[in-house]
Amino acid sequence: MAGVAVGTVSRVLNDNPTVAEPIRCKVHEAVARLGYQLDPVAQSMRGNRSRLVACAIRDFDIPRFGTFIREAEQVLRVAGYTLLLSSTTNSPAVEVALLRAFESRKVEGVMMTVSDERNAEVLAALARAPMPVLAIDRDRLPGIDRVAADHRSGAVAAMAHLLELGHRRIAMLVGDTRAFPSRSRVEGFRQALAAAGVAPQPRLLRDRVLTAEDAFRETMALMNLPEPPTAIFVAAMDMLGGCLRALRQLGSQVGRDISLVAGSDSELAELHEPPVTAISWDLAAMGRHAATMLLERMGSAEVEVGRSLLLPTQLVIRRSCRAP
Amino acid sequence: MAGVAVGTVSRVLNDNPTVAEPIRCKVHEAVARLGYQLDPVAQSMRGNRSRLVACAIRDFDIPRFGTFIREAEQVLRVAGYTLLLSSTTNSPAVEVALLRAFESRKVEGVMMTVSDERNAEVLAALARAPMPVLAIDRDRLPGIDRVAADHRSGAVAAMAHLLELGHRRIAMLVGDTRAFPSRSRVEGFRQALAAAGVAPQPRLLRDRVLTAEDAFRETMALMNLPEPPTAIFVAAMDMLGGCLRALRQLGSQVGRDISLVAGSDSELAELHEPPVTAISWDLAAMGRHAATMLLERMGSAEVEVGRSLLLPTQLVIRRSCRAP
DNA sequence: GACATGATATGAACCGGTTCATTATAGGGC
DNA sequence: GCCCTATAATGAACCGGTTCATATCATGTC
Repeated sequence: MAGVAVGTVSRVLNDNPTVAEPIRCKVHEAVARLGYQLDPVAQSMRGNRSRLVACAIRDFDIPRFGTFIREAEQVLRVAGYTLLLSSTTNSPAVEVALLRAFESRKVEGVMMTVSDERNAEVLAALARAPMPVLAIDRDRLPGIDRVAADHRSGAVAAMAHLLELGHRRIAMLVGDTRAFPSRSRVEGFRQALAAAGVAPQPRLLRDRVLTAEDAFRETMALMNLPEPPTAIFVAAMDMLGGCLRALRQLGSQVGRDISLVAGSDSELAELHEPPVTAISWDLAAMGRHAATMLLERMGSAEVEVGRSLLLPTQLVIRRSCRAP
Repeated sequence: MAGVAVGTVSRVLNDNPTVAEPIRCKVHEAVARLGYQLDPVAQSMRGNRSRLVACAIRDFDIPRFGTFIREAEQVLRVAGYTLLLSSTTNSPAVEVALLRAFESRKVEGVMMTVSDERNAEVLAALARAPMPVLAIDRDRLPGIDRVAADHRSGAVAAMAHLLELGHRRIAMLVGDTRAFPSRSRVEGFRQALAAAGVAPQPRLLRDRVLTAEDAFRETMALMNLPEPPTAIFVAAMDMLGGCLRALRQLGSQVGRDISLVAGSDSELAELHEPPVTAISWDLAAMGRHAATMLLERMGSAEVEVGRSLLLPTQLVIRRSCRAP
């Protein structure tokens, strides 16, 4: 329709400078009249521009993680990318398979949460991946950018708060320590105890708390100890519900019989009676930064690899803690 | 490597019956040895099998909607499909654009929530779409399958509960009535009032409550009325938080000064003090059914179009309501 | 006026499969 | 022994772009 070769059209639409203004105009006009648009599938065939970015996380059901995805998707959409979503179900095998699937779909960038940062197969798959990968809330990994929250400082602040109130038997419910968030929370927990000269009691530290049921069971077990804790740091992502359910069933009142700090903030923590002191960070900013950093890495090879952004956490003090 | 033509390899891998057993074996062996796998991009080029299913919803941040996505994704993954996610930001223009983008990516099936079921452009785009579309929690639309919850019956049950306790000034906070959930909740609200012979008061029905801030503001306004309601039906998806925040600020105690029913269940409703009576339905089943129905439609043209699955809702009675 | 130069447009190969018309082969019927 | 048919494998066109070597042409230089 514009009376030019297909290659010329391709160059016009890709803003290739080697095409003169009059022809450029004619092509744009024809494109507008035909409502013509490039086929992304064909584009990813010869060229390698699929305009696809993948995000793989443990489970979409993690509350408030939707905020992360919403913001990341928005940044990506504005940049002309489409988001591919998969859940890893916390399995290294699935993670490796997903990376292969993303590669075969010519995905241009990946953001993900690896379930086990020490797993050799996953690390090998990450090193092999031809597209940049950004780790979400994970430790620094060689050659990989990351965006994470400073859970260690958050845990230190939470523990300092409890220790200052006079607590000495402080229990902790935490998730899988093979991943960064739980690992750094435990670090913060130990660091704060050490700084206060309090000997840590192994039986008060419960890890691998992954579901609400786990949290319920472990809270029950803790409170039935001969010397039950006077405070609980529910550090695992969104396990507050299970813990509160157990305390309610035991007739133990939060803020009077037991002090409580949540490792991540939620509407539940805010609106519970009494409101629960919690560690908070900006998930929306996390999503925006993750998408932005990934796009930057995708856009130019000059950006140095292995960038790390550690978002600050803050302790929101409410009414769930008092002196034992 | 197998000493056959590329076309033959293609036929073997697509289980085309016109290839003899010995050759079939040789090809499979070579495939295994080379770790060869078909390129989905090339497949979607000539053939039309992108193995992509898209899901577009208003906002990923809707709590518990992650459950829907998790289950749907699982069903799709098992069937060999990858999920493409986009948010519509509740804008018809974005919805139309997304349908076009999905088409150009040769997406094989779409599940989505249209923001306005009467919008002519969106309806036209849906009719034009070459791939099957399934509506999530929306009304029956011509030629489109749907999976929805029975919000009308849920609202009737909630209202019957309040009316039976003796409430007559019952307020309702509801979302956008251009979409099925809010519209059917209002229907149920009116139907229950009519059945009880109670005249509806327009000022007690607040629609377009879309954000937590809206819910906060409308609750404030309602309680400052000369004759404030004795009960509130917080029908909008997850606006319970905003409403509770307002009541707390007003010093109005739930279950004593004001009765409350939530239109959708949540951990907040369950663990609030007092726990909030709520309408509940199975979002996990909804996700599974949506994915399954869509796959069935994609798989065979014989499945009749316009199938409708209405999931039951149930009223979970807790301790947020008493006689006025 | 011949020739090198730079700027533009073209044509064709290419990406990795799918699909179909065509050919080669084997088997069966008369 | 010949023809017909069914079956199995092949080769090439095709999908819709991208990319690069090549062709064309106007301009500048000596």
